[in-house]
Amino acid sequence: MKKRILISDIAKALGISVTTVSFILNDKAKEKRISEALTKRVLDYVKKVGYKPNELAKSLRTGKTKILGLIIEDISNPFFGNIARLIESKVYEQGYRIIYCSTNNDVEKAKELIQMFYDRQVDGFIITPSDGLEDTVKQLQQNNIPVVLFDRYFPGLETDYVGADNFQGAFDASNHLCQQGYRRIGFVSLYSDQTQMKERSDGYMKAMDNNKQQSFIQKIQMDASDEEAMELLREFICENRLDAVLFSTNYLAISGLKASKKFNFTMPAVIAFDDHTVFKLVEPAITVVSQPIKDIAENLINILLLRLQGKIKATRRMVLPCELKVRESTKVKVTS
Amino acid sequence: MKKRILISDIAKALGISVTTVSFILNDKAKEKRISEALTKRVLDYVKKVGYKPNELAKSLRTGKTKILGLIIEDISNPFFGNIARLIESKVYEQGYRIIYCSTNNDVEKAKELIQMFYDRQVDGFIITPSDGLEDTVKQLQQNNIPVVLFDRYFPGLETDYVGADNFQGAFDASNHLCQQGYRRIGFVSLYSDQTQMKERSDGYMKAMDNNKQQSFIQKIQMDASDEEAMELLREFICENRLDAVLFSTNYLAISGLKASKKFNFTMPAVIAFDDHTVFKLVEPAITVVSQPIKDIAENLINILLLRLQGKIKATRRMVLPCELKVRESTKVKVTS
DNA sequence: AAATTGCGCTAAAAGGTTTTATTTACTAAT
DNA sequence: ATTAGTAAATAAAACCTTTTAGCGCAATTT
Repeated sequence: MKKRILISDIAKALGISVTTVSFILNDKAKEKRISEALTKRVLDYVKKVGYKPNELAKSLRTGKTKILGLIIEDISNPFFGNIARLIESKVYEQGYRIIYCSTNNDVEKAKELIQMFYDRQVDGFIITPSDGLEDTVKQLQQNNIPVVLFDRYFPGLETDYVGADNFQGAFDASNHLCQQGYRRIGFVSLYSDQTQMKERSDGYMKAMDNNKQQSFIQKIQMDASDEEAMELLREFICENRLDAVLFSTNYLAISGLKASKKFNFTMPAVIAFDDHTVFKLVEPAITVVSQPIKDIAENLINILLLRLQGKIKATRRMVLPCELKVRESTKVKVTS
Repeated sequence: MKKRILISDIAKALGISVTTVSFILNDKAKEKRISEALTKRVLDYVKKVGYKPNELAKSLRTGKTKILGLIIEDISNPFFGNIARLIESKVYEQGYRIIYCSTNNDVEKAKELIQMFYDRQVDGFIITPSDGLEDTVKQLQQNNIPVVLFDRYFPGLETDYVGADNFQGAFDASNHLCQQGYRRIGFVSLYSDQTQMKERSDGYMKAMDNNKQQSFIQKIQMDASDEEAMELLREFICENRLDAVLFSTNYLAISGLKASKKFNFTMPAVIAFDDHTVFKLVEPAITVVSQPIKDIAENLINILLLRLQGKIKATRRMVLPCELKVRESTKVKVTS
């Protein structure tokens, strides 16, 4: 267990002051008019002995930790998992690290986590806010901590935000179903005030209206068990004799598939929001509204990094287009 | 943006020394013989003003960050994602945070990440080591940093480890296939020296030997694209006219399913290592060797926490039993 | 009476950086 | 000969804790 080498060790070894070494290591040699000769000497020596500054001390002094907090709904959901992975590798290149936690849509947990991260002085946040988190986010902003929301936002709060065009996505999907000739088209959503759900719901309704179709809407409790969800879905689909269903999330669609398997009813045409491996492999493969995951991740961190550098002042709301990936589940045209 | 309150503010407000406050806050009031009256006064005041110590300063002084590094193969794989989620919530209760990164089985990236985390002075590591990471792990140990490996280990290195009984799992699965009457049973694995792969392979071979069956083994490059894997698998399954296949990972099995769909051949009986939502929904549902995810997560952090507290000295290797979850894919008995 | 012990608390050092304010030694200008 | 200016480097403060070593006093022991 060899002792860590310190900046003072370097100064001593080279017979110069700690300040000088610090300036050089922080690329302020020019600005502080350190001679090139000395600069080189220091740099060479530092490389030779493999000195790495103590990040804690650095953070304590500068107030910056170079750590970003990622608060997401559920890391084990591939949609969020993929975004997390992309974000992680992007910020990594910029010298930032992320520290993350899942909220599972529990406000209290989310609040606690944010407080925790704040106490640990993360430099900024990326958050998928659960219902009721508005005040907490506002507080962060008041404390000048950069926050970028994603997947959903608070209509009454000026925040940076990146998300998909949920309305358009749901609208296109619903329209597609109408065009394929389906007539009894259901929509499955959650009891939640989150904006993405509202937008998807609005998109569906608008399409139904435009096509002069009746709407069938079933909402599920966010904390419902898989069993409860399955039972509700069976009833919703069978009792209403639906010939198509738009699910507002991938896991709701998966519950639907499980239900059809368990209760042994044939699934009508299905479209799901957010892709998932399951949907490509199931028979028939399921049409999805796919969010531009890569774009979302990139924009999230671009905005956050600009904020951190103080390069933007106005809030940015980015809405990125979804793509309808048509697969077998909606290809069969129903002739009425 | 109100100023953060410091321990010195508290001391000043109460007219006592910083030291006293610190002792009280760190539960050393008894030990340091601070009077109960004063202790209570301080505690009350601290609660009233909502003081939270600066974790950075604390860490700088104590050398402990209360942060654990989690180095996993791929956060977007549900197997790892689930373990990560469980670990995260477990350590959270103990006042630890985790900071994680995916390696995607890239040794260089893994080394870099570990170095990075080490520089940031994480208190300990949980690592799924990629091939070639042995020396790095050894160095951590030499620097007295607790490390617990999982999913795989290095035979030549004494380390704490938690993993599943891969041999038994593969053996049981293979035996099951034999008992169901299958005669041309293939095994799909990776070109990798990782122990879990070796053990699964050994389990399969042993079962084939015991049942006097021929072995068919196909390995895939770890960095192979989905397309390459699918092509190889088609060939392997079709050319050898296999009537059953044991896949050594969930994503290999998924590639197999994709291949059968793309190239339109009927999949033989299938068993996959590690469960996945896909396997429950596909037709027929796929039998899996399921690892005890919860047990694994719990043991990982138990061991790590004990290490951190210096409560154990001998290395621990925990091998937990797998469970064969029989589903439709292997239920049909083939009469030869 | 002198020495020791126990009590309740604290001053100051330590942890390792960055940054502000200053010094020193020159050269150029008045 | 004095002043002004500049280049190159530095001492010391600051960031906020924890922890070591010790102080002053009263009670107890020798």
